[in-house]
Amino acid sequence: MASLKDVARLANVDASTASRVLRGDTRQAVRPETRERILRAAAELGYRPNASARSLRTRRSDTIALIVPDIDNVAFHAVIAGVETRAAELGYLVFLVDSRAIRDNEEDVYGRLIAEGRVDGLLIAYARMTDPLASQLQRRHVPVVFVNRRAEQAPASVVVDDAEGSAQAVEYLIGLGHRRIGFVAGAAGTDTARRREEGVRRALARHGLAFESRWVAEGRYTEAGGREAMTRILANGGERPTAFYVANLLSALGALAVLRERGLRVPDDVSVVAMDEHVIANHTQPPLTTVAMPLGRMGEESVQLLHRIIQHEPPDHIVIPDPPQLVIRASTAPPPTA
Amino acid sequence: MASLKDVARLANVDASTASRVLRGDTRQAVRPETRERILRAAAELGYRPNASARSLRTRRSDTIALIVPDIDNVAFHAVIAGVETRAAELGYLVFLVDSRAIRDNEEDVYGRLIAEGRVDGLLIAYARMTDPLASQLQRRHVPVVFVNRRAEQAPASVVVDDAEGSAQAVEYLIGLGHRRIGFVAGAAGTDTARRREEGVRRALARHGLAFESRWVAEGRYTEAGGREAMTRILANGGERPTAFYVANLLSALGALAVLRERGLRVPDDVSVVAMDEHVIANHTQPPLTTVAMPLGRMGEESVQLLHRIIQHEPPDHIVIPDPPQLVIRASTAPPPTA
DNA sequence: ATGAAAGCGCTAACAT
DNA sequence: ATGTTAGCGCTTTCAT
Repeated sequence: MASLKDVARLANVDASTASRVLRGDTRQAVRPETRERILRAAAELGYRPNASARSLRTRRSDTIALIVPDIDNVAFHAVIAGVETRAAELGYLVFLVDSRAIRDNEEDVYGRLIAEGRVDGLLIAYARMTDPLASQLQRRHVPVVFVNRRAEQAPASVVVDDAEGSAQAVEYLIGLGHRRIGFVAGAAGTDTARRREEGVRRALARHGLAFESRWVAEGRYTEAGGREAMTRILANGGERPTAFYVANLLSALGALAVLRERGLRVPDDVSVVAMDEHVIANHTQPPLTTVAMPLGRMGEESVQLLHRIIQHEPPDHIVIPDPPQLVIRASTAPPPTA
Repeated sequence: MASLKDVARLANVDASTASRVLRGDTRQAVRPETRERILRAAAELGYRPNASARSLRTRRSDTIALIVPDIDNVAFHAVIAGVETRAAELGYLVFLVDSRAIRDNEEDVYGRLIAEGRVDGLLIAYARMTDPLASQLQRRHVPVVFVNRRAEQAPASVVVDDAEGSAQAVEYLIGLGHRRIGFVAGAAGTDTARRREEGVRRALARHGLAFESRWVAEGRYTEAGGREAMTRILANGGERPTAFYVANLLSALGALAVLRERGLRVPDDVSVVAMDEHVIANHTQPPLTTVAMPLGRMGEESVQLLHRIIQHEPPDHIVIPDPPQLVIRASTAPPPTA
């Protein structure tokens, strides 16, 4: 594997000159002919700068890490794609870290990535990162952007308008004529869950409807959680909701399954709308009405912001302005005319 | 950020001594008391060795890359999880590279990973990697393991028994009484598609049934491909199959949708079984019978093998012995009694 | 049992 | 316009 020295020797120049040319450093002029010789030599030898050597010297790795809660959560695929795209444009490589892999040794993984100097910054889309860790990162002045999460201690974040998306979903149900609306919420204690609930409350309030706690249960953003939440709500006595907003696609799968098992027909007896759009919503029983959030864009902007922070520009809190899109399928209809 | 020098100074020893102790080098003895001092100093300073410096010196990065075709393909989630698990055990960090991100500049990504010395080896689960690239890797003696793919030029590979899994699926259909069995195949030219087709042929032959090409179409491992394949097969005249084996879960979603649109009831009119198990199979319309392959195990063994190759042990070709498991749901039944 | 010294490949300040 | 030099932080051989 050719080194800079090899290139310099072949081009009959000093290594420092070769370095300048190959990096495209324009602050010092180089004779065009010399330039040519160096470029030719590098091409001939298939030269690539050694990342460790460069990184040791410059203290930059041109690498960032993206910490996601769980690759199984299909909602993150769009985020991942957006991150990869913009990262490639900006010249970063991306470590994709599934937080399942680090549950039991968070410290260790962050240690390896940050303290060992492997990455220039962190994109954290992991809602449950422990607070001690968060503040530790801050103390070390590690460039960090929280993705899809506003945190008090976080210096920088990029989120979509979860409240607005949720409000739209509920407004749609109300528009269909529903008055008793159930809510399968997100994972307690997470920021997205809070904001989605806020949207639900806002939409209900706008139409003079109450937020009934017996029609609300936590779905934890998982399929099993969705099952449990729906089971719990149906077990509560009194009138049952004629429609549900489920704060996450995976949970909606579980919720639909429970409705089916109970013999409740969707959408004839009960309507369901879920947050997060994905192909599989076309194939559920019945096909599921969803809210599509601008997640790809969120991923892109996250990288962009992290890049700026790495360059010592000031941090920021960004809300992606693109409006949520309701994707109407077969799981929603007017309430049964009792 | 504390360096080795800082630790050495605090412990009153030379950096080389500190290095030996902290790496756990046993070839040279160290007085227990000295050892203690060094360990204490390192802990106090929160010392972590700089990865670039170490890597520059040792020419190892303790990092590997996993190239997957497409994160959207849920079948890969289990592979990814297996890889992450074993990699963590062996002390590797993992670059997860989605091949969509590199479609247009394959060379560049591999260049950055390999030629710049960022990774010690490659796990390639990307069926369509171009051959020039494959042989280039070989020429450079890059440690490579092909995952879920046997390739002629590949020096090492780990696969599951795709033929056996496919044969089991078809045997199951035959056992239910089906005689006309359609096949939505994988992506042409990929090794898995070849092996899955082989399994289909084997099972059919075993029962004296013919492999009818008018009942076969390529599903390309995508949802859209599944739709097209099913559409094409149904368009062919003559008797239509009473059951289908679909070589991939995503394609099965598309295939099911087409059947539904044509008014064909599953499983009453047509049975469907798909390769690849995933939660969403519980939620399709109807819930889908699948074949679960030992994909997590395949991921684990791939890392293990790559690790051995990095250590200069001989390469190998491994077939994961765990038998495929049929997961029977509601999409399969005996053929209609015409 | 410990230390001295060299060097991995690169960049950047400085000298010519 | 180009070269000299020093050093990033670590490992490893050799010397004591």
